[in-house]
Formats: sequence, C-alpha cells, structure tokens
Amino acid sequence: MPPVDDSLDLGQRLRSLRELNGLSQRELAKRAGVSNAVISLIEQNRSSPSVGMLKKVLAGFPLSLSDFFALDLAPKDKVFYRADELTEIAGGKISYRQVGPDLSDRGLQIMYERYAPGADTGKALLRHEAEEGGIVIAGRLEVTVGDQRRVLGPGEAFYFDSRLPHRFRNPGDEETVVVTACTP
Amino acid sequence: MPPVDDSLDLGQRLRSLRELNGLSQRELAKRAGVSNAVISLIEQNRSSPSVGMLKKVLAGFPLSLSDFFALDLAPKDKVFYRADELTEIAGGKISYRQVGPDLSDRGLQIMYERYAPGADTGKALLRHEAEEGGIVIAGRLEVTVGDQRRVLGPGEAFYFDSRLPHRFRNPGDEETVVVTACTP
DNA sequence: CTCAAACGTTCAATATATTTAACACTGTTA
DNA sequence: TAACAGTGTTAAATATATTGAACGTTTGAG
Repeated sequence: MPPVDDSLDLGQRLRSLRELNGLSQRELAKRAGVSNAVISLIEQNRSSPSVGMLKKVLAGFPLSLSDFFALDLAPKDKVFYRADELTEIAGGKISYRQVGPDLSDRGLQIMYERYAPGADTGKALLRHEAEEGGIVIAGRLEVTVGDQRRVLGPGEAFYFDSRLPHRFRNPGDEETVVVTACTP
Repeated sequence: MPPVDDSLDLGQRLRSLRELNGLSQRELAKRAGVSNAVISLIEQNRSSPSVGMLKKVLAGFPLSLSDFFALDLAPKDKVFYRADELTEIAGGKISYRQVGPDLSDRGLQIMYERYAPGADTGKALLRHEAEEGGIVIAGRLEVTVGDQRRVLGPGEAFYFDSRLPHRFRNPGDEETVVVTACTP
C-alpha cells in the first residue's frame, strides 16, 4: 500500500533542487540539521514530510516554502541567446530586439533598442500597470514622461511608472542604442 | 514540550483563511475529506501536518500549496538619472550601478554592470522568487545557470529564473559591460 | 590490492501525526 | 424544560514520519 500521495512529486522536486546546488544528501542533511535518511526517503516519495520538517530541510539551501512550491519544475531551458536570436518586434526606424521569444509567461521584458536619427515613438497611450526603465548605450535619446522631458546621453538612465504617458525620440543625427526593461 | 515549530504560524494562516471563506472546521474537513480534528489541531499549532495532509486540506478551498505559502498580508517622481547618479552597489572588481536609489518598493531593478578581467561572482545561492536577464554590451561574459554554461559576447543575451543557482565571470582580458534587469 | 571516505539506501526503534469517538458549550425549537 | 444540531476541543488508538545505526557500493590514495 502506498502511504504517500506522490502526485506532488515532492521527491523529484527536492532531488533536482539538491543536485542543481551540487549538494549530497548528507551535506544537505547536515546543513539543515536533520538526519540523512529523511532526505533519501523524501526523494523516493517513501515519506511525506511534515511541513515543519520540509521547512527545516529547505533551510539548508536556503529556500522558503513559498519559493519551493512556486518553483517551476520544468524551468525554461533556453537561457542564452545569440545577438541574431533576439526577436525583432518592430521594424522601420526603430528596432526593438527582445530577449526571449515569448511575451507570455515571463516576468520581465528586456530589449535592445536602436533608434535611427529622428525616429520617434509618438505620444504613447497609457499602458497596463507596470514599471519601465533603461540605460542609454550610445547616441542621444529624448525621453518625455508626463510633463517632464530630457535628452539623455550614454551612461544616463530613466525609470518611471508606465501608466504615465511617455514618448521616446532620437533628436540627434547618429543612431541611438538603449537597453530597456519593463515588468509586464 | 512543544512538538511543533510555531514560527510558521501555519495555524493562524489556516484559521484566517478558513474564516475568510466562511467555513467551519467541520465543513472544511468534509470538503477536504479529512477528519475535523486535524483542522483544529493544526490551527492550534498542536500538530505540524504532513505536506500531503496540508495539500488535502487546502483542496477544500481550493487553494494550491504555492498560493497558500505565497499569501501576503499586506510612484515617485524622479525619472532621469545622470551617469554619475546611478548608485554604485558593489565596489572592487565588479561594478554594479543601479538605476534608482532605493531597492525597496520598486518593481524592477536595472543595472549597468562592469566586470574587470577575471572578476567572478562565485557560485550564488538561490535567491528569492524572481527572474533575471541581460544583454552584453562589450567584452565577454561567462554565464553559468544550473548545469548550463556559456560565454556570451556583445549583443548576446541571457534570461533565467533567479531561483536557479547562477554565476557570472569575466573570462577575458578586457573589461566586460552588461546591462541587466531583474524583478525583485 | 587494501584501506578509508565518501555516496545513497534500508531496518528497527522511537516520536509524531491522524483518526475515531467522545466531550462541553451554544443557540434554536417544540 | 427537553431535545436537537451546530460549534471547537480533546483522549486513546492507530498509522505514519523520523531517527540512529547499520548495509552495499563506488572512488581515490597509498
């Protein structure tokens, strides 16, 4: 008779996590202050640990219960991107190259943006609740946020609440390069 | 002797949640298919339920373990920053310059990072739930995420879940410049 | 080879969680 | 008043988790 509900796959979760951190069962057990057997049994789904026990075990990483259960068991495996793999979003005078193909389930949108001389986003609409920022790498960038306006050069940066109306423009006669990030 | 670690406050968590849903201990127990005593004992922190048991109990709401532990109980006007206004976070061989002064209530952390030749972050611990990415501007950057490793050059990028162990290193003999962003 | 030190696993003893069935209390109804 | 149905709590019986000490295996050093 199976005493535990293995639909949790708690065992595999813990094992992957432990191996990713390069710890042996005994090392983890020592850090956590528990016996090594419990790690083995949990990883085999041969025991369903109490919450207190699991908390103690996770403290060996350390990792919170919340993070542990929120951890994506099948983490996106694509981590690296060549320059030509950045997905182009807009063509024309402004080039947006996004890190990562899908806009969906990600918590962050990072883009490599290039503005041809004179390029202008126009007065943007109000967006969803989000925050947005960036750093100018090359050239000049005129940024307008609400009633504030400024021209930024290399090394300079901006950060604002995306709900404010905003606009980007390249006021110079050379290409402008910016790296931006926003929370969707 | 207290058999359980009440620093979790699991009892109060469960009780508030149950009362917010207008359920009695017995109603919840019936829905969840467990005995009513277990609800009472858990709420008094007189027993530390197994993970499987807690999962069954939460199914009565229903609520996932992840959501249960993630339950939380609870805009400013500076937009532009000069290059020298980016706040330096770490000194030494690695320079982290953050856009915006306060780490607290922001939804996004954007940094301009410079790595001296040979600079290395060391094997990082698992962090809080977050995502992280960046684009290499100049030089070379060796990125290790979980069991993946790669050296990136200018224009190349990375993106991963911060809960995975990760490490950055400048393997070359020139300075490396990266712009990164992460959700805190 | 021989030994020592790791590794993950397993068994019996013990501690704890969970159930079942009761208890005491409250408010409602006949 | 008495009887009932609901509440949360508790005691003893049972099932399970956890410990501590073993086991068999592998790896590297002498």
